[in-house]
Amino acid sequence: MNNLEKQMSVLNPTQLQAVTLPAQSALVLAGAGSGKTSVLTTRMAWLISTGQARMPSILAVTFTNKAAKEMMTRLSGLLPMNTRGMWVGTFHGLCNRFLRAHHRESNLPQTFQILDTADQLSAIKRLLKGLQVDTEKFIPKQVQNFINSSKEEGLRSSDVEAKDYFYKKMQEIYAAYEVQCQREGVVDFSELLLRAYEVLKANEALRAHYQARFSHILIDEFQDTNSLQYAWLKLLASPQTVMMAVGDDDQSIYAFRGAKVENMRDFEREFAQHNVIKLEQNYRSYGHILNAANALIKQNANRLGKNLWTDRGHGEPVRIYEAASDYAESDFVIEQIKAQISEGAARKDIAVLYRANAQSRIIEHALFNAGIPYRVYGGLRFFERAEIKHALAYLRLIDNPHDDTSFMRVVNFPTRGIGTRTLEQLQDIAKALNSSLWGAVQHATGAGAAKLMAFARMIDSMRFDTEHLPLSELVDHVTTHSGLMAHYNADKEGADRIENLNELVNAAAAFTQIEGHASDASAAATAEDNTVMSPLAGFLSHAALEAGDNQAQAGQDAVQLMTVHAAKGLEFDTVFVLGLEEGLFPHENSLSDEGGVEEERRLMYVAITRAQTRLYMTLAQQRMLHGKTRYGIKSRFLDELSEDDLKWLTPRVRYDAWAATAQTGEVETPSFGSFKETKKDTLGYRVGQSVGHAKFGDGVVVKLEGSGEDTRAYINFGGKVGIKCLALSIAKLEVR
DNA sequence: GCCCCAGTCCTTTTT
DNA sequence: GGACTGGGGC
Repeated sequence: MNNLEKQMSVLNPTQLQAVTLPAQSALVLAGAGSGKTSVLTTRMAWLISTGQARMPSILAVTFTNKAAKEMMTRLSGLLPMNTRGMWVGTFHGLCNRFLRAHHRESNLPQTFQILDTADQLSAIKRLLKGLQVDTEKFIPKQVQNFINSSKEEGLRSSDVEAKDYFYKKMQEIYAAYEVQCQREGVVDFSELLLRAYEVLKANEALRAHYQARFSHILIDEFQDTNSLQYAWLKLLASPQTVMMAVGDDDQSIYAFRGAKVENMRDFEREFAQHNVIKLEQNYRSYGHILNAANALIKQNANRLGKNLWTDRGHGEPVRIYEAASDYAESDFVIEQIKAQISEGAARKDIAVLYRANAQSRIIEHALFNAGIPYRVYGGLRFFERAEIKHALAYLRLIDNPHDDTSFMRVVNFPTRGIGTRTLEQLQDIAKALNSSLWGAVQHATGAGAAKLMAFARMIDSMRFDTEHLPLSELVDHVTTHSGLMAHYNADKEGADRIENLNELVNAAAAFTQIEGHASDASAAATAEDNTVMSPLAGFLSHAALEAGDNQAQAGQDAVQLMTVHAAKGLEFDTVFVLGLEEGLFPHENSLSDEGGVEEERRLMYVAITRAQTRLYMTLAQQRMLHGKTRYGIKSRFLDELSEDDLKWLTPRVRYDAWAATAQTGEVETPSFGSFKETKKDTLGYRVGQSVGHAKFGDGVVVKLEGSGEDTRAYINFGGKVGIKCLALSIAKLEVR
């Protein structure tokens, strides 16, 4: 038996159905832990080995480089051939490749540079300054959002509706931004997609060519696609193309960045009316965990509908712990982690998940004090570090000197006496000549002109001197001759940065070795794919499109700390989910968004389904947030879990549950010592809780009287107002 | 050009 | 509470 046959023999009937589906488009609803990636990769291998598709005629799209790599790795394990010829990659990676190959049709210089989010923001700031826009009113970040979300809807500045003055101005800025990018030969992330879409749409011959080429298109994590991505996929598909979209609407947690779950419904209608395959058997978690997840997600309306099951048995109940404070919460977690480790659990199999990054600090602190190694995901990634971005800016100027963002970044770094005034003058000249800053240098006059010329000569000579050097030597040459190395050498705290610059040289060497003459994972072997992209251009694309690992000390046996978002797609033996409080999870900012709570619920669903064996969910009655103490109420999501699958480790929450039923007189009131006094239903309010009142301002509940609709609260609003007694069913209080 | 201080913000994030 | 930014002073 070969590897593919082996793999196919372990699939369940539904998985096998998806893998061996005849030439028809299908939507695969793949629940958490249901073997989604296996299905996708086995399908591709099966298509090829049965001769139903040739490698170059398969297109497989993912969202992250990690997923693309994983797919390629698994595929190579299944097929004994070189999988180079396939188009497997991220949306952005594939569009980049497409635009390089068709740069003329795309009206782009072949050496166009890719702006990452930070580059884009600084380009926008520079633009706003030049346009003399009031940045108090038109906040750069907002402008960036506006531009990106417009592009993700497929809208150019001319397509944007200018309802009022504000949008009219936004439209103007967007238009100026388009001109600026075009002049500089730079492209932001959403532009990669939009431009590829537009070129394909406008150019019939090109479209026909690609449609004829791709007989099969497979899309991973389809619930995360935005409108533009789906539109792009549709352009690539001819009526004969076999599409397979794999996704899970219950795990759609990126609506905030433009993802449209609705695409799944549309896809079903447009391509897969008769082929919706549900993968519902979960191979990851025990029964109680899965039941809890199912009970929670059932609260969402508008689901495509799916129920996970397992044959692994119930396992352990989900443990809930209500701590007095955020400190007590982390103490509890540490205690449990210690116990698990002493029972032989590996640290790397334990994950601590939270809604917001700010929550990590306190738990990190506790882990540190306990001497438990841990690893935090998120934060600065390799290619985002300042010194790396500086080095890349020099490299980009070698490739395309009209990239003003890069120019501005390093024209005076390390400092070479080119001050603000000189640069302002240069910007004026550039504006007058409608040229890039680089183009304006030779027209510069005054005190700084000579220094600017020297800078330009330096870039030119770096380009000349490195012309025939291999990539890693080129990078090495630039880090030295730019003065970056010397600069950081002189800095007593520059050692890390020097190390990173050296690491960049290594990364360049590794890039050359792995990629050969081709580029990223989306590389392809046919003639049209062998774009004449220089190794430098390839490396720069790679740096922009794959910012590198954002996890410190990989491979080490350490407890894993990350946001729930970051945990998507991962699994751990033991999972702690922290901060199950209203306002935190669900996050208060999500409550006002349409569909916000449902997305938060899906996020909680993702959190729960990460756990294989043990799941803890914790909350704190009191938590420090934004430098203020907040008194939280337990999250509504806890109430939505099925009680039979839970085990309350703290009396107070169970006590609340009983208090509600105690009113009906069905349950004997248990005694829990000091908790006795607060057993009444007080509409969810508690002594010590922070509230807000429209007239009286911020206050704290100091005493509660009555119960149910008759609950009255004495609230201390401080200052002149003092203590007020308010009927809680009448007073409009804002819970903080 | 650099440093310090005050003011601001604060959900999630990949490309 | 803390990280980051921008402005002002030296």
